[in-house]
Amino acid sequence: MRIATWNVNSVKAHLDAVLAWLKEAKPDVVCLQEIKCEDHAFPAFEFEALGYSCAVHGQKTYNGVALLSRYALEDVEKGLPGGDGDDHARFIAATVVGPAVVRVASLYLPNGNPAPGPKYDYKLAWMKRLEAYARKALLQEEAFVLAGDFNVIPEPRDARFPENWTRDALFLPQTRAAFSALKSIGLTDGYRAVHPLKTGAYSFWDYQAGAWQKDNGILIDHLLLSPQAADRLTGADIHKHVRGWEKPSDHVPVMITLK
DNA sequence: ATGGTAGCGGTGCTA
Repeated sequence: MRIATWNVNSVKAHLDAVLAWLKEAKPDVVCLQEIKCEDHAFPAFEFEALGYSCAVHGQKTYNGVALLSRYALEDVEKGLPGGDGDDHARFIAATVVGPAVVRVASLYLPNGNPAPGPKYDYKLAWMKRLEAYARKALLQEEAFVLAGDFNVIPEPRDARFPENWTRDALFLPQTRAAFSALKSIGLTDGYRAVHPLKTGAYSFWDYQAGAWQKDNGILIDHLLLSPQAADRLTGADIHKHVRGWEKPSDHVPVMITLK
């Protein structure tokens, strides 16, 4: 079973690229972020025509997450628990009932810039909430995957120019520590488990200043696996070529394979 | 320190 995550930076603006990639890569489950539309405006018909079911947690203009699946999506959960007034659409989870059963979450973790400040406080609080969610989920002892744009550069090797990011919310020590703490409760980074020594692997290149042409990228789109999911992990790949397509998202898909 | 680009929506915010 192939499970991918992709921040599409508006599902409507980049629909052609999304559909082309689905036909090419044939993922079974896709976690989308930054769909930037409300539920009623989500192009479900186009995805259903390719054989996907959809679960959508959208909002106007900003954020918005969704799940696409070739198999049935059950027990859809919208919003990360513990919000208390948090109205950003950044989290959706559902159980994929296919040849194997796996619960999948599509998440769009807050960017957090500028740091320090209220946006950074929100990011760190959101990471705490995600850790609490994951701790609870681990008690089920079932396969699950937390996939999305984490807006975290975990290590210096995950940036082409790490020195450019030292004061950025994506790379601050507190951010990296929170991500490390999240993994340490018992989650496996899917891409890193398959490619432990790889360098120069990125999932995002800014539109500005020719970042793509210079390969000035960062790896911020991740898939974290429960032990039961990690036991089934057989592959992981970054679909870098998609960034070179016409009118691309600034992120590319990252996909894992579970047996 | 600034500006570089993109999407949304029709101005400035978010990234």
